Amino acid sequence: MPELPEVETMRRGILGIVGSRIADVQRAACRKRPILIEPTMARFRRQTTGATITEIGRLGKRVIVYLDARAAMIFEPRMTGLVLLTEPPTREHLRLRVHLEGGPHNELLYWDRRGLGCVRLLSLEALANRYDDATLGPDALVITADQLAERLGGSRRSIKVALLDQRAVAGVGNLYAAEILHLAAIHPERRCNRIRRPEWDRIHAAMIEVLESAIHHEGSTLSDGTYRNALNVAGGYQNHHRVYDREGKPCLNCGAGEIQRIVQAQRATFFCPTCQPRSTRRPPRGGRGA
DNA sequence: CCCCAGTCCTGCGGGC
DNA sequence: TGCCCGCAGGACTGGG
Repeated sequence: MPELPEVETMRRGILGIVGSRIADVQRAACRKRPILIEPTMARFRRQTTGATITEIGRLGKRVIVYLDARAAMIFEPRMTGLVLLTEPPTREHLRLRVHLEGGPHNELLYWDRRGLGCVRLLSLEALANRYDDATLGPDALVITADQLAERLGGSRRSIKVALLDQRAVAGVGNLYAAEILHLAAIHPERRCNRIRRPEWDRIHAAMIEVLESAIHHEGSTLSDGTYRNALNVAGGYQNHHRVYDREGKPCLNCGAGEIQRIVQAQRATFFCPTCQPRSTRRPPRGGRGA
């Protein structure tokens, strides 16, 4: 479930390890099926031990830890992965332990309950090749409205499904796609090639607003409680969701509509049929802060 | 080329 | 009360 705001919160949470040296790396004593570590655990360990952490970045929904400005460790949490500086939620699902020295923190941990995530070590060249513009679109916080309209506008797919395509724009997942389209007052089943320019501007503005607000609140921790920041503290944006997981509840914008749940590309979509009509006519919007 | 369905995985909640 | 099935949706792959 970690999307851009959660991964950005993870990134900011571990900025304190810049300048630290990697003393050792080991698989944690996790009896589950091991997560994917590239290229191999042995090479990963050999090629990271002794390196100094120079920068912490983010590529879409991945945390990037740069080493001596030559290589990078990529943490890809997928559904339930966490990057932590403190004790994990459970010992059972701890996957990787990076021992640190010369800084304020003793270790960087990768924890993953379902184990769908992975950790990679790549040279900067390999990193650039793997995540080129065709594979991973511009970051959702960096892309312009022009680029968004250009990259998605020719598609016959629905806008909700297209926003999840990381090749078009990087960082948006299922939860935030629903929130973005609600704020933009766009029906999730609208086809991209029927969306007009002013509407792309609205989608773009809503994307920035929703994602920045979610970062401000340190991401969304859903009812399963999985997501935590680097210090194992829950986020707060779940208290600001307007449509996600609110099926049957009144719309917080118009007060009249009931939030509906549909399935698109095998994923749940939540929207307000009053605020997000199929027609292109923009509905009147109620108080934003309500 | 574009898009969808199936796959990985675990924990949980609903239904019986 | 207890068990079992289905669902959650990241990225990726195979096929229509």
